[in-house]
Amino acid sequence: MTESLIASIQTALKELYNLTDYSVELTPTRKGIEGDYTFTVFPLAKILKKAPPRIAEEIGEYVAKHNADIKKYNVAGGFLNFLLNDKVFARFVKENYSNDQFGIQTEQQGKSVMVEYSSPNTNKPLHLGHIRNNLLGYSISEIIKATGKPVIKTQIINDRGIHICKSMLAWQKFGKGETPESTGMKGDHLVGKYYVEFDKHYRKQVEELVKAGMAEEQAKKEAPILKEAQEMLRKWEEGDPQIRQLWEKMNNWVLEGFKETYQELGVDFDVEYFESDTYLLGKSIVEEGLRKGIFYRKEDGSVWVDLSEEGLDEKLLLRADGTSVYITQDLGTAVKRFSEFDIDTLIYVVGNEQDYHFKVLFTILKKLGYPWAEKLYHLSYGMVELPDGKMKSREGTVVDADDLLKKMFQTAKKLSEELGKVEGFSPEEQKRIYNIIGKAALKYYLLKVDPKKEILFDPVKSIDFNGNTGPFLQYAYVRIHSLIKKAGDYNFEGEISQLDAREKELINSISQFPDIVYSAARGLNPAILANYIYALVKTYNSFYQSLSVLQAPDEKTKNFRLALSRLTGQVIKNGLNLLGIEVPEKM
RNA sequence: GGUCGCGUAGCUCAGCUGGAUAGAGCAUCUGCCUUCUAAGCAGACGGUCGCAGGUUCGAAUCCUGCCGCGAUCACCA
Repeated sequence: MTESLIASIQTALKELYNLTDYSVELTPTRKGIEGDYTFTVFPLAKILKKAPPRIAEEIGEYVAKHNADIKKYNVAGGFLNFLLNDKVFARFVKENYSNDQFGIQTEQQGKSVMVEYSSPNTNKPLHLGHIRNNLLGYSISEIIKATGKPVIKTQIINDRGIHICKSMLAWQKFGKGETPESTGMKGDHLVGKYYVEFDKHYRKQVEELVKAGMAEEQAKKEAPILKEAQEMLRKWEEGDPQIRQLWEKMNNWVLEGFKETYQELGVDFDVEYFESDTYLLGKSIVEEGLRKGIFYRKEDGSVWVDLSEEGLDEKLLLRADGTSVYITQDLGTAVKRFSEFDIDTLIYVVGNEQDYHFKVLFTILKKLGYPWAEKLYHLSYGMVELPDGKMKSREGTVVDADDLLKKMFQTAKKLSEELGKVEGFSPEEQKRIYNIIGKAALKYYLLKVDPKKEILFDPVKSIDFNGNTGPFLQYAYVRIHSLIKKAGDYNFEGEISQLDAREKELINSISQFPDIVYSAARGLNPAILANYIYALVKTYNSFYQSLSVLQAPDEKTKNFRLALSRLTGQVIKNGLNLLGIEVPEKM
């Protein structure tokens, strides 16, 4: 909506001062001052060596004279405030209100952006931390798509390693042949149960060894059950058929469980990688680095890279026995992805505990000379913590993803019933609505916070449904939907007698939506979008409360308000969809 | 100890690449449903933007130092 104003100011700068390359930025005019947009001229004072009010006056006069959109202007110090003609607002509404895709690029072109998220271990069910990861990953993917770039969503499933063997071993020893079918448990939960079981036995054994006089340090290494797990891992790597079979069976249980949870969460993936397929991949990269002299071999045969010039440490890349470590695998996977897909950038959605790891990874890839190494990003997010500290799956202090989703559904149900919102709806309809609302509460709760920040989650207090929440936003949409339905046919031709300040404020807010999507994408930050939608809804509610739509003073105003409402609803819906949040038609 | 991140109202958080008088929600209190869905609206209360300097016409925002909290510095992933 501001393009024409910006262009006029630019022309003014050129005509009046012969200034060409000045980037003009507008801010919304401060409340209580007459105007819609403000141009700040302080920076020009230095360039032009003139007093700010003088400059503001000159530009204001020029723009007002040449741009028919400007109703008036005023100068306050170095601030030049423009008041737009009402018809500019009306025109904006007219041009956009019937566009269902307002603010969204529906067609993608160019090279893809790959987003890696979730990447769970297959030894326990998903928890609240994974939910944050999943929502961030899914949401940022959708946001990037909305800016017109194709996105490939991916995950790497950590399906091998000692932690996997632990649950396998415990199941083998204590499981008595239990299966998801025989117990009615979700596969990931069943396997998780044995992961915890392993730890119980392990700790008991350590304790016993310590009692028998062994140093704790040593006991932790010598516990028989751990030795057994290590032996199992060795056999796995050898390809022992029995172990492999058990591994496949249990992994499939877990993966089935994950599938359900992902579906519940509404997230998906285009390509999946398994660590068991990729864990050896990095070795040739390491060879290459050795040849180029970027890496070096120690006497024991292990391979290292020295990153002290980059302000980092020395880092091991390959063990003395030739086996690969975590980062080896990541090196290989990155190279593989760039060779398999025509991707421009790769974004890793991983917790901030791995900040250092990714810094090292990116630095190594740059040193190796991969041109795309400059285009790797780590969307680092803070941990979800409980009032008494971190979640520990082994200690049973995790907030389980499936449990939490069920709980959200129950809360939505309870509240809806209390408020009498769902009377007369069919049971299926009711269920659908509880589902949509409960998930919105959870998703918005996690996404409205800046990803960098830690989230404190108190399981005792339930997630709110009032105030700055997902259901609040949905509610605004539902009321709009209901209005439109009641109104029936209407048509807005762009004519309107006079606008209320609240209407103008609303239109201003709506017009920012496309830019907001871009800045959320640029900043890899869905919270920008979430907070924007909230602000928009606040503005709309205020409008809705004080100005009647269906009882508007005249037909033109009514049609205008309907169009404006519809456009607002569209922004709410499109915006929430980018956060992975659905909107119901009624609630 | 080194590195990175965070510190804004009692609590949970906004405040975009510096702009005019720092904003929401929750909690507490006051009003508003015979008019479009009250999961709402209007208002009151609540702040030394961790502290100290610096840059600037202008700093919550940028820079430096300090304090506090967290993460990380594994032949774990």
